[in-house]
Amino acid sequence: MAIIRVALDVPIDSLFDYIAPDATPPDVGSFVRVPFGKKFMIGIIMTISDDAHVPHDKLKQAEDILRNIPPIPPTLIELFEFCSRYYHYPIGMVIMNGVPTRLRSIKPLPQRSITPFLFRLTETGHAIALSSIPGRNKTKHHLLAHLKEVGNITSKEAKQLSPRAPKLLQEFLVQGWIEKILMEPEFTLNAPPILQLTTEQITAINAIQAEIGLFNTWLLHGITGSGKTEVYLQVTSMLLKQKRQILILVPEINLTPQLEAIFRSRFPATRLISLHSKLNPTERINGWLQAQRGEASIVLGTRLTIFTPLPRLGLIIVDEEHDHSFKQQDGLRYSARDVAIFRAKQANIPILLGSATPSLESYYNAITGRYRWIHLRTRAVKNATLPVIRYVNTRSVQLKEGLSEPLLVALEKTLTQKQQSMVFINRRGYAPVLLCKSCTWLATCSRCSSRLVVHLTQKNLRCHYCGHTEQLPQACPQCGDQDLMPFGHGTQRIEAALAKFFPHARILRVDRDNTRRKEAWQFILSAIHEQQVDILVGTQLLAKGHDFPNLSLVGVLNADTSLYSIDFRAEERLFAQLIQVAGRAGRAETAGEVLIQTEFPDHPLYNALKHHNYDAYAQILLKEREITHFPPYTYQALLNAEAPQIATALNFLTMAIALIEPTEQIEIFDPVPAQMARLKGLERAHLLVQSCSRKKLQLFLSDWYIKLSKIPHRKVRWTLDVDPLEF
DNA sequence: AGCACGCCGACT
DNA sequence: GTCGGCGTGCTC
Repeated sequence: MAIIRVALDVPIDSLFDYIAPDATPPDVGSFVRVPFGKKFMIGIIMTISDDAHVPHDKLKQAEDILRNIPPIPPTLIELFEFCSRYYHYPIGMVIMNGVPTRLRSIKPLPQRSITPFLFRLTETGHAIALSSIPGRNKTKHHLLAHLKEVGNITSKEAKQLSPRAPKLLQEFLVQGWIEKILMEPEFTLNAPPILQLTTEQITAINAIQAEIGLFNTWLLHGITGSGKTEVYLQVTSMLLKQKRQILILVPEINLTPQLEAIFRSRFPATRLISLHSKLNPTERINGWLQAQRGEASIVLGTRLTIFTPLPRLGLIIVDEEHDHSFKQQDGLRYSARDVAIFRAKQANIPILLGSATPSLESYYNAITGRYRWIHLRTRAVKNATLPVIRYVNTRSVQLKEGLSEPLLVALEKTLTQKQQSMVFINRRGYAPVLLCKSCTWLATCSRCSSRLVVHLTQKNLRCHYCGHTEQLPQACPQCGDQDLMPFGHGTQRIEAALAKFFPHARILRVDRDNTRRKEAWQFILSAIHEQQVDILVGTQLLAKGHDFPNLSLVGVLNADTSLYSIDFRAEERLFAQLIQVAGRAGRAETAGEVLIQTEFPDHPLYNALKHHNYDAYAQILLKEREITHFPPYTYQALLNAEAPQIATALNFLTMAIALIEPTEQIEIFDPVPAQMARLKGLERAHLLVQSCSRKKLQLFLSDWYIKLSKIPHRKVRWTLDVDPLEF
């Protein structure tokens, strides 16, 4: 009797055995409906065998193997297994995390594919006499007549002919009268490149082309405007010609429409689908199925897209590879970029990691030869020069509402020249602190160890960590004094200040608070492009990847906060961010200027930034990391614990340490409260483990994970975070 | 994760 | 006496 082992979406790192009399080897990877406890669940068949791992009296019978859903291909199962092993997360939860939600529910699938097919009459079909179809069967008669006349019919045409026609086509297909052809793009129709390629781009493309069928991680390290996208397009074109699929990962949803538009216009005849969190379940499942059946040739999306089944996968592109959004911060804490590298290796195909500011991990791999390094140092846009970067020392200059005189002068000048400016401040809201002048009370969140941010647009106080909102108090809740003062600056306050200084300027604020709605971002972008805006005020949303052709001045406020941070990656992040922001200025013919307000104009970071020298600063940071034994010189894992009481969490971590036998090359740090010690009403602490050997660390974690699973939880929720980015 | 079983306090 | 609190343990 056949026993199937099923992966289920439960936090238990094991598979569950069921009796399935009708299961056969091709059912591996299939979705299956099984009884579990009191209810039914959808799972994935991992293996089929003759014997169970549990006593037979425990076995239940699987209810239904869902053969109408295509099974998950073996290579994708392998990818899931790798994630489960590497991130120490239950296999069932890994799989269910990676599969569209609709497939997890019991609801039936949308039956008809929305992608067009061509049905062509076969020899067998030709041989069928039209007179053999009874005249009363009108549609069938019509359909065959059409096929005999034209030779083929598209699924769309058939549907127009009669609503019954698609079903008849299936019938014809079974009888071998017709064959189903995917309407493959005519590759020759693709528009030729518009730009003249730079020598660097040509060298890059040739290098990749020479090894197009092999696994290689290419770090495409190109300054803003150097034409990385053109390299993506050229390599994509090569693989499309080989009828391979291309997977493109972007860090966040706002960047999908832009890249999507570029790829669509370059490959107008190629089917491209875009997968991101704003799709509804039906749209997502349709996209997933098109990718799965090999109908979509280009699949573009955010991190979850890395788990899309792609039978003809030939290339992976990870754009802005340094971006932290590729790392999931809850549940399965995977890095889509790292999983992508595994997937490329597994499929023996090239992967392109593109960035103007590579992560130090990738940069290190490039300079040590593990990755192939392609450096694009010149701008592809004709005459475009890099912006001039100037610093305003805020220790020696008086600020007016957070803005310095030189910045105000520059803004004025840009306004009169009818050019656009951007003021970048990475802090939303009006003011980050609300404080009482007479008793030192300040507004804090009741559930988090954070300060509440003043939002004047909605007249409330908000916690940016848990979302808690409360009314803006009229008086100090502690002493009753009415003199409450907003302290510090956020986007809203800067917006207000600019409106005061430049009453005739058209000012637009861009932050998460006003880009929530689906269409908001498109609206803002078109407003900017149509020059309906003079001054943009915004957070890092503005820094990422967008092209603002008329922007010539960028002002940066409050950048210093990350300079002397406890997070060892904060500087790297700030540097990347500033390079990105600076890259916004003067992309077209106008030379740009960047003005940065800082207390530390002599900091090495600012020095390197001034000369647009990523490499120099990366070398400095790498040296520091080497001395302090931090990544990329070591590999880390973080054991997080959260509990109602901090002592409970710390206790758990102490117990976790007690489980460890002294292991060579594994360094265990002391348990410490997290940066945000209290979050959403829970106290959090963590424990860092690191090793100079990834393999040793993995072996250790596997063993530790099993032991951790066995100790009683007692109000503690814990998670392992492999290669953590945030602490 | 759900869900049931189970053993202790304050209630119609 | 019971209703319900959430601690513990199991799910093929």
